[in-house]
Amino acid sequence: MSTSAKNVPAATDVARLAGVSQSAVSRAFTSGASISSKTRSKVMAAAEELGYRPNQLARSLLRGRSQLIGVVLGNMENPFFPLALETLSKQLNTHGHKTLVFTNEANQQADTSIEDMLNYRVDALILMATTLSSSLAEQCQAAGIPVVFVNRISHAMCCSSVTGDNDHGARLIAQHLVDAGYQRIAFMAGIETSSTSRDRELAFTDALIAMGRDKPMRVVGHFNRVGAMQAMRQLLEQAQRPDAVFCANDHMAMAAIDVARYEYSLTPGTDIGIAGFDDIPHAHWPGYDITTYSQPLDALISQAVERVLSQSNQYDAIHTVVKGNLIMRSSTSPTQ
Amino acid sequence: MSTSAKNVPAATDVARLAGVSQSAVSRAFTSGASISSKTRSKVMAAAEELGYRPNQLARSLLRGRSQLIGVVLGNMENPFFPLALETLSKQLNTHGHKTLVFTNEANQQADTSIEDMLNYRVDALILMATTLSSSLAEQCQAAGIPVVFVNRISHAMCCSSVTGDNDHGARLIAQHLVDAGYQRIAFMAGIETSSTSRDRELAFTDALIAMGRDKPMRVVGHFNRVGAMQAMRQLLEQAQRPDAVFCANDHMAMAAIDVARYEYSLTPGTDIGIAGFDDIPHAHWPGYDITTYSQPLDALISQAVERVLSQSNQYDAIHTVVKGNLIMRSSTSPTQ
DNA sequence: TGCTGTATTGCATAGCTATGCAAAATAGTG
DNA sequence: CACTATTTTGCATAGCTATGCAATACAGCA
Repeated sequence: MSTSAKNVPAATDVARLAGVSQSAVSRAFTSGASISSKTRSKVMAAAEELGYRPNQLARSLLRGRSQLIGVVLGNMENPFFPLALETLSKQLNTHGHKTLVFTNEANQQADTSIEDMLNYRVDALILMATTLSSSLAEQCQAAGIPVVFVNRISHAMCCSSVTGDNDHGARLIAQHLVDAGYQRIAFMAGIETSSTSRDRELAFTDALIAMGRDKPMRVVGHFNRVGAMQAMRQLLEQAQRPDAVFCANDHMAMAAIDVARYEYSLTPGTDIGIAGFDDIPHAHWPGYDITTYSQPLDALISQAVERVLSQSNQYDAIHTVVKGNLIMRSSTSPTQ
Repeated sequence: MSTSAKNVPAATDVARLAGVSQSAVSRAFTSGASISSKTRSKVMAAAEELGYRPNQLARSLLRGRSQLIGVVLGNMENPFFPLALETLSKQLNTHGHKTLVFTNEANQQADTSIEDMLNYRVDALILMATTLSSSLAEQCQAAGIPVVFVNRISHAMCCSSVTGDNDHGARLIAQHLVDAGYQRIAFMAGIETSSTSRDRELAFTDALIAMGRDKPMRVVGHFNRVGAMQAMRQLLEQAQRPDAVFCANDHMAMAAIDVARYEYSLTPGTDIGIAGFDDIPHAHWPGYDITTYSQPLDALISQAVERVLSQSNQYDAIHTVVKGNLIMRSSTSPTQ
């Protein structure tokens, strides 16, 4: 009883039923093709009757464009990425593209997964929180497949990227923490090899030094919750405990706040200042209320989509920086 | 300079360079095909040199199997779904399948997005937090495409489903709340049309009544944070304020806790008991620590994957229920 | 060496649709 | 109505790979 149906009708079946040629069927489903409305409706009726739907695989094969966009994501634990995927998928959809998704181990090279995607002849690649070997990057370039990194800058120079304003944001945070009167300021890095974490750290450190402060104490949270909690404990066990921490993203800042509050009975803001980066929705949940620098998701994603879908200048590596805003909240108000 | 490269080599190019036929190239890339190791290595060398990779679109077209699985997700705001996607994508990958993803508006019919996916000849559909018109479900059945709902039961009877044990879980929660001594127990529904919410509500209500309680006060949180916050306020504004709430999932329970604690200065557990469902990682964050009934993600997903990839019995609608556990935490300890 | 049995190989075709080109049909004009 | 300009249609082919089948090469054995 479980015999495979295999009833999937093809264009020729529809053609036969409608009494037209296969070409007519094809044209009926191609907007802008040269076909009379009369035959189109004949075709549509027959198609409806048979349950025909054009085979996108054949179409893609012939056209050389699959309308598929490969997306590689890292850690789904950080809400930033699911939300990014959601808006990305929606935006691609309005442009008539589908999303072929692959979730990678955080910060792993995405090579093997990307090779698979290339086999499907994806029209472009959007990479978040992953790395790409330069050899594969060259292959993409050779094949004419645009690659754009989001929230990450590639080492392979041929790839474009769209990021938030890590430099400016980190400097504003530094300034803000100093203005607020914090004295011993620390930094919690994410994944050390990621440009995201490094850029924020460099700018943050630089700004502090420029204001006459010492180089901040430094700890590594690996962009995940467990790592950030450990890192925070490490900070709070210091003899000279810091009185403020800039975490390289909000997700780690949340973990830091939980450790400070529930393991060390410190009140965020007054006892210890904690800042993040991204402005994910959770950052203004009442239990966290994190000072942060925003990465506007819609803008970030639409830039990436634009870059990927615009045919021109595919081979120029364009690094787009989307500005955000410093958002001051109670996690860094010592006077309150 | 931005002329499209179009250098993508095909099997015939490799064949020419290697001095073999195109069939040989095909066989070299097909595991288990009849080919001598000598020619295979010749082919591989030539392929390497040209940067050839087999065109999965052509392969899929010919084989009638695309190795693509369509996945439709709802609200990415609830961490349950991103995590589910992550494990799903990984599991599919180990089985040699790719994930074609679509994020839908919560609880919308996924018809249009699914039609697009059908055009790509997905081998199967996995639907989370969406609905499917019965006509489209029939089409899928006719085309031999297995459809399985995860965390949701379809109205169209022909589709399989994998869910947590909503009935048992809700009953255990009811029992637990009564045992803990709560008196005025309320229920926060999710999306009213979803089977998930309804099943939990029915069992919960039934269990309470069986224990001689009144039918619980009822409020609707729509499975999202804003909705849940409003619903919680509504509850707490009652003259006869409830002293315990069972929220249809953890995501809403978190919102409920925030409202109780930060807007009404109530201590969860002692002043008001709050329970959830799912046991998402956040449920044991120290700021929440939610009593809940677990939905084991790995088990849930591997059941779904198995159902979808097993060729046999595609047309029997099998409803799999994965058991979880009641997990008691401080959000429902009135004595503490 | 000569035979048979097996492992490899190439040929030709199928799978489904889009599109250039020429033929046919239609519309437009006097 | 005759004739041209335009639209619509069908034919044939291309796009890339997998696979049945027949042909070839190879190995094994006496």
